[in-house]
Amino acid sequence: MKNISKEDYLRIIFKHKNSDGEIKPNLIAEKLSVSNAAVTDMIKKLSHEGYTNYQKYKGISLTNSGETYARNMVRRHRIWEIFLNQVVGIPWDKVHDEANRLEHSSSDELINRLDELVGFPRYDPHGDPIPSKEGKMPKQKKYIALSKLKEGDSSVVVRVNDFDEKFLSYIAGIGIKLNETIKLLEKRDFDKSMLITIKGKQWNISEKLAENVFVEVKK
Amino acid sequence: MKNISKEDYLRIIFKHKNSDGEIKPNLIAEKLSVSNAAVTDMIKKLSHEGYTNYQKYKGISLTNSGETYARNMVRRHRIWEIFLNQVVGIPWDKVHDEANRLEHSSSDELINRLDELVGFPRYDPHGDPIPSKEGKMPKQKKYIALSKLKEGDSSVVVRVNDFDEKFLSYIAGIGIKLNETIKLLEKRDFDKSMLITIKGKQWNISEKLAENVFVEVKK
DNA sequence: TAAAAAATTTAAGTAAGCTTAAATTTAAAT
DNA sequence: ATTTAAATTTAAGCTTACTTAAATTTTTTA
Repeated sequence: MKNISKEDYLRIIFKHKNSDGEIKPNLIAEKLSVSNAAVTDMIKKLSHEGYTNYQKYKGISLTNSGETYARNMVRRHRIWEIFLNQVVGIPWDKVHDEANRLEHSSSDELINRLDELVGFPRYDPHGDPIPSKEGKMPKQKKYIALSKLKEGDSSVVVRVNDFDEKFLSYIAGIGIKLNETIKLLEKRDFDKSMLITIKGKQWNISEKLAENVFVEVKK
Repeated sequence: MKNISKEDYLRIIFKHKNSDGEIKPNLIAEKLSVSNAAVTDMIKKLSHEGYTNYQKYKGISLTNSGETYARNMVRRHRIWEIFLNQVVGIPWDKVHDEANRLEHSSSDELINRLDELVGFPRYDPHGDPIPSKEGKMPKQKKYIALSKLKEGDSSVVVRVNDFDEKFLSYIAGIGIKLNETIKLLEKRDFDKSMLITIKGKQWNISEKLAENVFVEVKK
């Protein structure tokens, strides 16, 4: 049996809420791999404890207190990621799962110390912003999905989605990483697959892949 | 509500079993701060899963499989301690509780990598031996409790008990640490308290304290 | 806009890891 | 060798975080 904790729910809500600050139970269930019923249950508890706003059949949102807690979980997660990558030397595509466990098992003092050790970075190894100790979010650079590039465009990788380690391993394998240059050679209309160049090598990538890599277009 | 896990039980059994490899439920309950009933319950489960040997009202012991698992938990715990101390810079008297949580949340690969980073040390910051990846236990140096010293003896600290952070903070405060020299000036018969010298300073310590610090007598 | 599909909630039930209280067994003390 | 005390086990019950199945509500589609 799984044992996803309240902290996981809060972090996932924070990460996937829409521009109105709301999220549907369905999405939480999917992200945490639990049933919808489990989500309903947990959201009731979180609301009771003042971390979420909830009305039956309506969207879920974080209260101020929930937002603060969740942001801190995001901080813990991303600081572990960058620490594991930079100090411990774990490849950037392998840090997510480890961080997922460690984030629940460390004191704020430890997190702050790790933050200091890596020099208070503003982004984690996937390009996601790291909230400061005071809860301030660094501005995310402007980016578009790789799938939105036009033929002939050159771009620089700014962020990648970290939802799946298999995906990360694959893109790491073809040389995609932060700050790497990607050029779009061809795009096929029938399946939206693309031919790209990375470090002089050409690769065919699917639309799905391209939707999860984010770039800044070079002028 | 607490949630001590099977891994905690195994580590505690390993650490506190007597020379016959046995431990009483009572001691486990005390070390984990749970009721005796909880221990009975858990030992039944562990025995069912093949980690412990158990017969009602008799001592508890680890099976081979339990021993291996437990030794690995000890390894995880002690490697986290030494890593937190040496790389992260947390004082040696403050690493125990943090390690207590982290030990359950890290993969063996991570632990092995941390081990490598700190140079495969053989002892943790309290002087306890760290099992190798292959499960080999470094020999513990010969030592006696500080309380067993004779007046006039000079000694070097080899190990301290890490059962209580308050205790560790206190002894750290008076300058006790691994490899530090301690000289016994006086011992009072009526309460077994002692007057000692550390780095030229004199301190009065209780018998209880002296029983939890272990030293090698200097010739 | 009515029917079908999807999402959400409720209900009932499970497993883990505890608790206290009572019953039983073992160990200690007279 | 009894009696008393301590340790251990059993019993009953609690909370957390799940599950599946059924009921309800919302959304989509024809």
